[in-house]
Amino acid sequence: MQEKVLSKKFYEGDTVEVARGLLGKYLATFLPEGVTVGKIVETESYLGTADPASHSFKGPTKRNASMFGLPGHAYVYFTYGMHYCFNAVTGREGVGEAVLIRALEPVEGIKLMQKRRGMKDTVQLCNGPAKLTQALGIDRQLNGCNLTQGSIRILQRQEEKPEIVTAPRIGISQAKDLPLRFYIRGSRYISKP
DNA sequence: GACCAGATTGTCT
DNA sequence: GACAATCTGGTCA
Repeated sequence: MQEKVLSKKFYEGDTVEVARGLLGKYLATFLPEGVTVGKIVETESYLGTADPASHSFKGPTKRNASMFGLPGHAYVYFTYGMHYCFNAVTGREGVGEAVLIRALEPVEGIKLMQKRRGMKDTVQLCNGPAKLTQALGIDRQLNGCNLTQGSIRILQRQEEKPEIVTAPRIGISQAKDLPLRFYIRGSRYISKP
């Protein structure tokens, strides 16, 4: 299957466009334990200091530093005392915009995902932001890693034009009505219909 | 199937 | 000291 890594240029576009463009692409991790790949079926945009729901709203801090870094890098953060979430930094350096990957359809390395998650059901493996990081073995060590050449990469495998549904974001208390969540219509692997 | 509580810790006020 | 871009497992129907 033809396969190419998304270029840095892809991430430098408008954050909403990148969020939509990431649907149907493949998120892959290359770790000592093995390779895992999942098709991206759900994303959310987080804008910079103009978005009250974004970690970057109040400006740069130690925690969100990589969100203000170079586009095409990973922003991995820890929350609720036990969960990691994965974002791709977008836009331009310093604006603090990123796309949260909310759900994947497992494609390769499913056995390894099942082992990491401790369950068999492939639908439950990656249908949530903290689930997919666990399934792919993403943790804080991978914060700030380069998505075009590091242990995490996002790949394009074929031209796909998925039908995209726009909806309000999930799990936040600020600006929750903004339509910045995107998912592929009809996928069984999204976190919420 | 829907709703609710508990887990657990880094980070900011 | 409060809270968080969540998940899981329980109860009740």
